[in-house]
Amino acid sequence: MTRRPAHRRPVGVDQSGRPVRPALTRDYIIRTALAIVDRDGITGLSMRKLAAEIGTNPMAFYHHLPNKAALFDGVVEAVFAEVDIDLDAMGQLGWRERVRAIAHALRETLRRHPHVLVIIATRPAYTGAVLDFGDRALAVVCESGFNDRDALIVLAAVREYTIGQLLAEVASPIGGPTLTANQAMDVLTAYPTLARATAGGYAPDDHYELVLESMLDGFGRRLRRARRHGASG
Amino acid sequence: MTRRPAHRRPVGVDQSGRPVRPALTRDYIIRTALAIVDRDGITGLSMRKLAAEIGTNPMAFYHHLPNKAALFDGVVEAVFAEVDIDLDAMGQLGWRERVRAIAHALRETLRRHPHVLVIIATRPAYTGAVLDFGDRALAVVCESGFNDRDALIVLAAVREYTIGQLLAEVASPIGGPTLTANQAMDVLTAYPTLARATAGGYAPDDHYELVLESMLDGFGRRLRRARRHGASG
DNA sequence: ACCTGAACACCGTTCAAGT
DNA sequence: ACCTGAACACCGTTCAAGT
Repeated sequence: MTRRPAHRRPVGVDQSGRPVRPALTRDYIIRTALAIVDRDGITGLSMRKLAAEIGTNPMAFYHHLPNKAALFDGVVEAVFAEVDIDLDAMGQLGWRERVRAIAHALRETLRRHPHVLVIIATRPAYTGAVLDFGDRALAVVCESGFNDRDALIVLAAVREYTIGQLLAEVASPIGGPTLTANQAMDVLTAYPTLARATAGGYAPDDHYELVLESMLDGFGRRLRRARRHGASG
Repeated sequence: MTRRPAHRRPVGVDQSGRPVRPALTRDYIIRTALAIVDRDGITGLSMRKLAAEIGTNPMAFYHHLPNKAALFDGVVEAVFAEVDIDLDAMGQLGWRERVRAIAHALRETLRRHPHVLVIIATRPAYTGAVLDFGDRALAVVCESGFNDRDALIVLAAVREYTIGQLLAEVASPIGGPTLTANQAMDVLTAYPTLARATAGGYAPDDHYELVLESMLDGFGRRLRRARRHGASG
């Protein structure tokens, strides 16, 4: 036990007392907050724990962010900044491939941050990276022959379904968990139809693909019908 | 100032000391909790505020519920108990009408409890009313010619999209709001495509109908194709 | 301009004590 | 069996004071 207890030397200072962490900036605060949420869930993020992790005083944050809500907005923005829509690769693709690529890019990013999902699902977050994503996705789909209104509806539907599906698949429950998965299985035996339907197991990725393709089928049919009647284009 | 200050006479007792509120039961606690969430949002619900509202000690709840997570589960259950699937009216309907009726029943109920949405979206809540809804919905769809697996996928998709859509439409942001709607409009001017597409206004009910019908189109097509090849039925 | 410590008004929950 | 009060270990944020 030659190692000193952690609280004897703050995280941000090395053995000779020199600061060892980046300057306290909005960006650094938010990146650390996202790391904490990814690791410990949403209840693991408090101004005080964040300060302990960084090695500073909780009050120092209020010179870079107005309040905790702004911290949440920053975390949402950091996640959306990771969504990778390759604009160059879109050149040869039709609307359907474009929407599919956007849907998958979004889902893969959100899937990497399951604990952030709740925040994303409920916070409008009109911040740079989020609007950037919306604007670029919209431009990409419009270029393939959709009008603004139809493109917005299709993209909103895809985003809403993707978030709803991921929430059901991987979200951490607000207010903490109750039943374990095993207990849930026991309860299921009282519901014959439900038990029978879920007996075959659960393949969320396959389900997502099937539903996404069905939605695209449906939109395509509607689009063709509208074009035949000259209402859209 | 003849009126006594409120704290001198507990809420649950009248002037002559007779109890004036229902007995403290799990059911009464949960109904009151739902009313508070509907009125004040999720942050308005604390064990202490709930106790003040009912006129009892916060600790009294722990004889009826293990913890706050169980209170949340109860609230979710209370909302699902309101979903009205009229089994008798289903007799004459095909699968498409049945799924549509279930979707609308679910959406109308959830829409009445916008602040509960986040909890519903993230808590599995394997409790009576929730599983009852799932089991009945599944039975209703299976009766119209779907196999278990397909019915489950279609209903899960409808539930997930419905929740995702409502979250975007009416949810209260986790962590508190930041921008007002007006500030958001100002920000939008920096994003030309997005600004153009959203200029026509936002009609969530119409969008929902359009997307739901498109999904049903897509599922129907897939179902017919599968039947033609004899894989489903 | 940036950081700090003390303080305020909250939380959920445990525990020992009451009836 | 059911309820209570005090206490513990937390919260976000304000405010006056420091550099």
